[in-house]
Amino acid sequence: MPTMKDVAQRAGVSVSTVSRVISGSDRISAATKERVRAAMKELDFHPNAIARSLASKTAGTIGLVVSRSPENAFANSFFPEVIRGIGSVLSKHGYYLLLIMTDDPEVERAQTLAALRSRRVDGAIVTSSRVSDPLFRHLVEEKRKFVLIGRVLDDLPVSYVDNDNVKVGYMATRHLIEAGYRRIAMISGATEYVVSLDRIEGYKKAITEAGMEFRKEYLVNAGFTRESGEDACRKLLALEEPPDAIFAADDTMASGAVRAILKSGLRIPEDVGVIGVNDDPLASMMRPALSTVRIPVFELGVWAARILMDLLSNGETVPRQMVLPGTLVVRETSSARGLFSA
Amino acid sequence: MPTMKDVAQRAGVSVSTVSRVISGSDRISAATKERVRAAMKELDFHPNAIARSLASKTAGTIGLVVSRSPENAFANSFFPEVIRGIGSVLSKHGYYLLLIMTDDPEVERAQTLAALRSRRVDGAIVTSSRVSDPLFRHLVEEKRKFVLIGRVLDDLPVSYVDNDNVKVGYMATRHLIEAGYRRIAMISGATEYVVSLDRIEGYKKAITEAGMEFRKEYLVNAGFTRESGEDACRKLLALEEPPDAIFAADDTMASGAVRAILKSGLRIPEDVGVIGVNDDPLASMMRPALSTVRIPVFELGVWAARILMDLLSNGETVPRQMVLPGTLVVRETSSARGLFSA
DNA sequence: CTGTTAGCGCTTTCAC
DNA sequence: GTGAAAGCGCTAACAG
Repeated sequence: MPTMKDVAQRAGVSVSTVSRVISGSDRISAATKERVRAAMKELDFHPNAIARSLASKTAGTIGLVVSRSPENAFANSFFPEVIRGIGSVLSKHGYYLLLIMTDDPEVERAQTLAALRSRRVDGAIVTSSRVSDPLFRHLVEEKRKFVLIGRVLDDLPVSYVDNDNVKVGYMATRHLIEAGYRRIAMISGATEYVVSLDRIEGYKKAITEAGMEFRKEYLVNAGFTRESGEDACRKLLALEEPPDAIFAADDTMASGAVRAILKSGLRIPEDVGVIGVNDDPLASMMRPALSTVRIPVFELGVWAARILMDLLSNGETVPRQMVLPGTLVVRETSSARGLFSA
Repeated sequence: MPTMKDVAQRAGVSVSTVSRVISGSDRISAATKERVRAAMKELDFHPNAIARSLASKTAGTIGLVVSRSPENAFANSFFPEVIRGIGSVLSKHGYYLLLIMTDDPEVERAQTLAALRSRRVDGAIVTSSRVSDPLFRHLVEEKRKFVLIGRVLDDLPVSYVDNDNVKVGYMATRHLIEAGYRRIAMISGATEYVVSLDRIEGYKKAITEAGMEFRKEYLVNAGFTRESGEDACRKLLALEEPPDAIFAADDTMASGAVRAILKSGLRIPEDVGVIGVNDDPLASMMRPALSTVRIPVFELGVWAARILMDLLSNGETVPRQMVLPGTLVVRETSSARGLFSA
């Protein structure tokens, strides 16, 4: 592999000159620039990114930490989309993406910290939202550059981009109310996630705001899987006064709920309405097609990356927060009284 | 940030000693090892991965190239699984994963080559299988270390791990035949992919082997999307003598086919049988649940990574190929004559 | 077992 | 506009 030295010799200049034409310095005569370019081509020279990093003290890489605990099967549809979003901005800045993803949260935390501390990455985007994750405290204390997709409950000075989950819960529930349902239950995700807490809050808000009574037995927690959604729904249907509509905090769980309802012989949306969250591809493929609140995953990625780029370049230090809205998508599972049709 | 030099001073040793304890050399007294460890801890020292890479001439990172052309929406379920597989072996070897993924195949190729040439990654795993992709020729000519998930048609000396797609096509078709169907059509993916070609071959083999006649009009190409599957199926159903079973080369297309069939008023599996490929989560969630041939995606990732690790460590030079079998998963869409039940 | 000494390939003052 | 020289932080012979 030829080095800059080789190129310099061949072009009859010094290495610093070669370095300059590579980095696009303007204080270089067009002639030498040409000569150097030619030499690089002839030698098939490609600058060594590692050496460049060492000298310039920037890795040119950012880390993406994807929480992938077993419950997070839902991450499947989320994952490629955030990456697309992130990638779309990183590539403009010439950054690479290092992926950190393990089944074990401990390992994940260790790897994230290690990647940052070893200077392998300049910063990180973390997708997670556990109610209390020691990772963030470490990150903040060590003054690492990072952006969270989700949000933290503690008032740590953290930059994040999140979707407005309280509103998401509110919109979904409100839609069911407007569609004419009256006994609305919620199947929430594990409460160790902030996102779950937020959506529950939105649900409660819509319920009480509509003058309905919040019933404890109408709120059940489940994992993010289809099976747990089905189980949860079955329990709800077995109540003395079963709900006539179900808001599941995730499409996958919603699909489980749909199954439970159908199995029990009830009709959707006539007897029971259902709405999920995400607008997973699954939602439109199901029969009946699932109403849902669409989350702008691609955009979450875009903004997380943009903010991180700012943190890295402008040396920005004030944390920046950003909240993106969801969009109601009405399909077939939620139009009991024909008020809506999709 | 403290460096090795700082640690060395504090521990009263030389930098090479520090280096040795870091790399776990055995020719080191327990005492000094302790002393150095203590110094590292006190200074909160973390070795600089970039510097280490420069000196040792290995990046400690491998690239994963994920083809994500628009047609490849199906990559959604594929993607996280391969990564899990790859990650499970990389982490054992202390390697990191750099993700290369763009919508534009040109850019993708450029980035892949750049990452390798700039020594940012030691090797790469490429998921793609276009019939003729110039990338592979380059990779081979430049003697890059890489493993393909999929396979190439040209006889380039390439290491790859693939699933046995001819067999997959054969199994699916054969199953339909055994289930009692007689007019079996195939909806294939775009023929620019080797995988499509292979599955078609398997389909033809099963057809002719069963003494049936291969009918041109029963083989239609589609993209990998649901819509294109639905369109393709509609065309098939409009034939003078429509098929009584459909083998779709992918679950997503199969779901489209199912929709077209149901819309046309036919029953599944009584009137028309359907089988897909992949065992996408979608397959088990659909109603009727989709019969399919399961592809061992996680394992593909595992083996690709293992082979790459060998290439990198043993300096292995002989390309290694590996072919993994699929598994028939019979569900509800393919048991016309009650021969099968799932 | 441990220290000395060269680099790894590039960036970046600081001169001219 | 261009060159010389001093690192960036670590590894890896080579001595001893």
